[in-house]
Formats: sequence, structure tokens, C-alpha cells
Amino acid sequence: MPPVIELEPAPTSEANLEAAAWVFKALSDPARLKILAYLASHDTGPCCGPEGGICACDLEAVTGLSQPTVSHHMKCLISAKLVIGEKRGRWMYYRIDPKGFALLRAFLPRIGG
Amino acid sequence: MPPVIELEPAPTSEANLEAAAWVFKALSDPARLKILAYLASHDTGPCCGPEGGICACDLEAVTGLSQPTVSHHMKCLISAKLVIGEKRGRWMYYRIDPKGFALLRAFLPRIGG
DNA sequence: ACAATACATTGATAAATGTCAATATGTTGG
DNA sequence: CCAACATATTGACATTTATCAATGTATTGT
Repeated sequence: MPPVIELEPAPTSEANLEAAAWVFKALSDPARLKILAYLASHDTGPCCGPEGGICACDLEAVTGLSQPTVSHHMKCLISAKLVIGEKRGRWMYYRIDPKGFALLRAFLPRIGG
Repeated sequence: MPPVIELEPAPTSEANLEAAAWVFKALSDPARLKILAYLASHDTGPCCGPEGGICACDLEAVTGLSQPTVSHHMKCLISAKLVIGEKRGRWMYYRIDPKGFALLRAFLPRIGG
């Protein structure tokens, strides 16, 4: 169960360590990094046309993983506030969520980065 | 087994995804984040005096974990190039390794950060 | 050389994770 | 309403992970 991810400037409290750890864990899988890299570098995918953006089936193609596995990864990325999912019609469109990355940028200096 | 972590500017190749994922995985545990935060904010610890720096037994006190568990975590952080360990006499002294963080800073923009 | 110290390694165990097949849910077109 | 489609959820499984107790290794002080 994901911790509640607050976006405060954050002392290094226990709760903040867990929130940051959760974001890092979401980033600790190559498939999820590949998904993020694709989202970060494409506004549209081949599946659902140039209108919508990037949908789940695009990400199946990008990763070579099964549909349930992609769905699982997206849930993980969304829970870490790294991705925003928006349902339009039958499709889920995904895009980068800056909130998780903002948390990372705020947290990294506290651990040496 | 950890991937070989290269420090090249890095296209989003499979090898680079795995290297970055390995660093993120090292950061995905609250105990390791607490260790890094301590290393980043202290030049010396109470155990081995003001001379040496921060040794393993300092980190046992900081984390409340057993000695083998701390040793395991340090091995993980070192393999990700987030920490440098130096043995002096009986003690292992640890400090932040900038290389892992440099890899992160180079990689984050590729995934939306 | 010996005892004590500091850390590493091994072995064991419970919990979490990534994956897919099967199934369920919700949406659209006819 | 019904069939087809896109995605989510569930269940199962193998793998990985975090943890500690027990033991091993290396270094120091006497």
C-alpha cells in the first residue's frame, strides 16, 4: 500500500523517507523506466492516432509486455505521482505527472544528490 | 547481480535503463535513504570519534538495524555507486559517492524529470 | 600468540514483486 | 440489446528482497 505522498519541502522524517522510497521504487524497474522515457519523448502513439496521446496499447507495444502487466505498471507509476492517467472513451491516455519528479528534486539534495 | 554502471551521457538503451533502475532500486528502501541522509548531513559519528568519519556501527545506531543488515544495505549502496566505503584499521568508513547521483541527474531528464 | 573487536558472509524465513492466463468491468457501434 | 473492444482485476507462480542468527575473516591491543 503506497504511502500518502505529500509535496512539502520535507524534513527527513520517517513519513518522508517512505514517500520518497515509494517514488524510487516505482522508478526501479526497467520496464517502467522505458514507459516513462516513451511518455517523455512522444506526444502521440501509433495505436490511437494523433488525437489522443499515448494509450495503454501503445505501451504494450513499447514494452513487449502483456496487457495486465502494463496495467499493473501504470497503476504503480500513477500511485507514485509520476504519471497521470486519463480515461477518454474506451482508452486510457497517459502522460508524465510533474508532481513525483518535483518530490524527487526536493528530496535528492537531502541524501547527497 | 548489479549491472555495470556506466557514466556515459546515455541514450535510453536497454543497458542504461537497467543501470538507472539499479540505482533507483538502491534508493527504494527507507533504511537506505536514512543512511544516505545521515551521510549527507554528518562528517563524523559518535562511534569512532571525530577523526575518521562515519563507520558501520554509527549506521547501526542510526537505523536501529542489526549489523548484518546494515552491511547488506551498504553493499547495495556501494554497488549503485551512491556510497564509497573505505577500510581503515578495523573500521569501514562510508561517505557519499557523487557518481551514482551524477548518473541520476543525467538520466532523470530522459524520463520526464 | 591470543582475546577482543569490527565487519562480512551464509543460511533461513517471511514478505513483496513481476509476470501472465483467466476473468471482470466499462464503453462504443450497430 | 448485443457483440466487440480497451482496460482493470484476480489468482497463481517464480523470483527477489529485507531481515536476523550464526558463523567467518581480518585487524588491533596486550
